[in-house]
Amino acid sequence: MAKKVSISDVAKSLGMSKTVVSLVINGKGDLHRINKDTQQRVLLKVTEMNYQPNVLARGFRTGKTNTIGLIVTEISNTFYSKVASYIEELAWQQNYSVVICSTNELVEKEKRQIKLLVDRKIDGIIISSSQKTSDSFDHLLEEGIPHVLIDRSFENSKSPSVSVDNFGGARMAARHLITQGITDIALVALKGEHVSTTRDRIAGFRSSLSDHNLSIPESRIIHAKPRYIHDTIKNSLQSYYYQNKMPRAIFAIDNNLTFICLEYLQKLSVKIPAETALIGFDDLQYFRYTDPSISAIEQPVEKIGEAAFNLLLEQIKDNSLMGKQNSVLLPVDINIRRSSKII
Amino acid sequence: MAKKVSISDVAKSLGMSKTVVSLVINGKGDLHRINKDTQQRVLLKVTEMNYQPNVLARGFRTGKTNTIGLIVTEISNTFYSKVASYIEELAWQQNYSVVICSTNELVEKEKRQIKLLVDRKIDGIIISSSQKTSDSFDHLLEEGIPHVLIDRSFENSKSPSVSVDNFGGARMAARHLITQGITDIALVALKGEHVSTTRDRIAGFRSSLSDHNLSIPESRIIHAKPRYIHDTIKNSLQSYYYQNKMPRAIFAIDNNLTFICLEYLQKLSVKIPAETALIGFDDLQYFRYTDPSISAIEQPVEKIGEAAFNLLLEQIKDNSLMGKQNSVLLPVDINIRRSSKII
DNA sequence: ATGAAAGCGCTAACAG
DNA sequence: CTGTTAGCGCTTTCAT
Repeated sequence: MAKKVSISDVAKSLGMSKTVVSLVINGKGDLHRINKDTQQRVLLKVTEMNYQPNVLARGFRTGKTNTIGLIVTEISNTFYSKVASYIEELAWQQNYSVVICSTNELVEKEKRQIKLLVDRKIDGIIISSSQKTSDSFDHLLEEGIPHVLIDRSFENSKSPSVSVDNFGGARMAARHLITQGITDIALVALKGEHVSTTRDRIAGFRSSLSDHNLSIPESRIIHAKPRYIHDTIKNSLQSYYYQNKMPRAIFAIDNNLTFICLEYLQKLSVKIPAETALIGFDDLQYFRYTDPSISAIEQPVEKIGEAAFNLLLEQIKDNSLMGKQNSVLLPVDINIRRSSKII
Repeated sequence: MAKKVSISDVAKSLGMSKTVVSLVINGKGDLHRINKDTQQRVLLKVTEMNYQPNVLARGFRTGKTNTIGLIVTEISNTFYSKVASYIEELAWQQNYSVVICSTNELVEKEKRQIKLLVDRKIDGIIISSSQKTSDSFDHLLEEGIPHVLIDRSFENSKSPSVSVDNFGGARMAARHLITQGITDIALVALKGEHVSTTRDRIAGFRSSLSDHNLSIPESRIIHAKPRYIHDTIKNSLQSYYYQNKMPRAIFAIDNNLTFICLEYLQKLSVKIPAETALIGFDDLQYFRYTDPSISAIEQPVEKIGEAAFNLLLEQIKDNSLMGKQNSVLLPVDINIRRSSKII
């Protein structure tokens, strides 16, 4: 373990003060009108001695760590891992590292993770929150900690968010089913109507139905708790099936739920779409090749990552922007495939 | 931005020295035989004043950050995002955060990421490396920086690794094809035979073939560069197709390549498995439901994450273990599905 | 059993 | 233009 050379070592061997060295290596040489010549000498010595600034000491001193936090509900969900991938890439280009946290939809875990990140003095947070209120984020706002909400957002929150048109997307899905004459539709969602995506997707779906004087009875809504998704969907579908009450179509509001619906419909040998059509929110590359291929609303994943990171970077660079940025709402597309095409 | 209360604030308001407070909050009270009573008072005051130790200052002082780094080639690949998810969960339970880096198979990026993590004084690194030699890791070993290689490993390296039986898994795949009478097989791999997984999977496959006096000619090996995977596979398959030389089966050595093969085979309307069978290394939940369902070698993803984190934690807790741990080799399974079942 | 004090490596007032 | 100096908040000898 080679002993580290510190800034004083460099200064000493150069016969200068730490200040000069510090200024030069931080690119503030010109700003402080330090001799071009001196600067050269410093830089030279630095490489010569292979001086590596102690990042921790610097962070401790400046409060900046060049690290951002990314909190998502489940990093192994393709949607989030893709978003994470884009964010990681952009961050890397700007010299930021990304700390990733997975909350498993647990509010307590999320809160502790936020606290941890703040304690660690990360420069900003991008988060897909499971919380019911925006309190945590109002707090961050007060404390001046840059952050951006993604995917899910809060009403009346000044924290900027990047989301997609969940309402509109769900309407597209509904319309697509309705125009094919389908009226008896079940809706599969994660429990928790406080989650904006869930709420908006359900609301959008309902709004389109109601445009056609249709509605979804409570019995047609499957609310799965995060930890019991499989069981809930399995049981609900089975009970429909054995009571001879399979819905004519199912709209599942995320990629995971959609896929699980496919699984259990297949296990029950329900013919898709002939007996029950299926459409989901959030498309996966795999949906194109399943049997039958699955219709889904496609989210602009790359743009979400991009917009979120840019908003965050803006705040980091200019703290006065906090609470003043506009939220971003991105459009979605519908990919109609065999699982929902009746005609 | 509420001003932070520091350890001196606590000490002052308690009329004690920082030392006592520090010792107590770090659980070293008993060790230093500090009055039970004093300890109580400190703890009380700490919560009362809502004292939050400055993690950065502590890290700066101790060189410990309670953070580990996870470097993978592509976090959006389900295999890695699952591994990441398990590691994140275990780390969380042990009070560690995880910094995730994606290398896109770029050796330079990987090296810079390692350096960055080391500079940041992360406590350890779990890495799936794209490098040709173990130099970087020999280095880490010398510097006493805990690390574990996952997925890919190096021969003659003292760095512990967690990998699966790639050789054996590939043999299973080959055997499965061969016993069905298939002899003309193409192999699809990422370019870079220095990558142990690629090497071992190819070697295993070949070894099984040669057991049956079979072999794979160069023309049947598709080596795709990371950035041109789609094009390479598309072109190769097209050229086979138009020359009327489709192989009787394809073995693709990772989940991504496998899926892409499926895509282009379908686009060329090649019947799977009737005309060309397909089997891949690394199973995905989706493979069960594609059309046709895809056969694949299944890796124990959870165990990989678990073993890697445990090995790392051991090193972190006991530095003297470095370079002395045994590597872990995990078994794989074969899931035979329709894509490769001819009989 | 507790305290004083040094110092980790760095940055940023402030002097000169 | 460059140097001196004072901490940032914490841990950790070393005294007492």
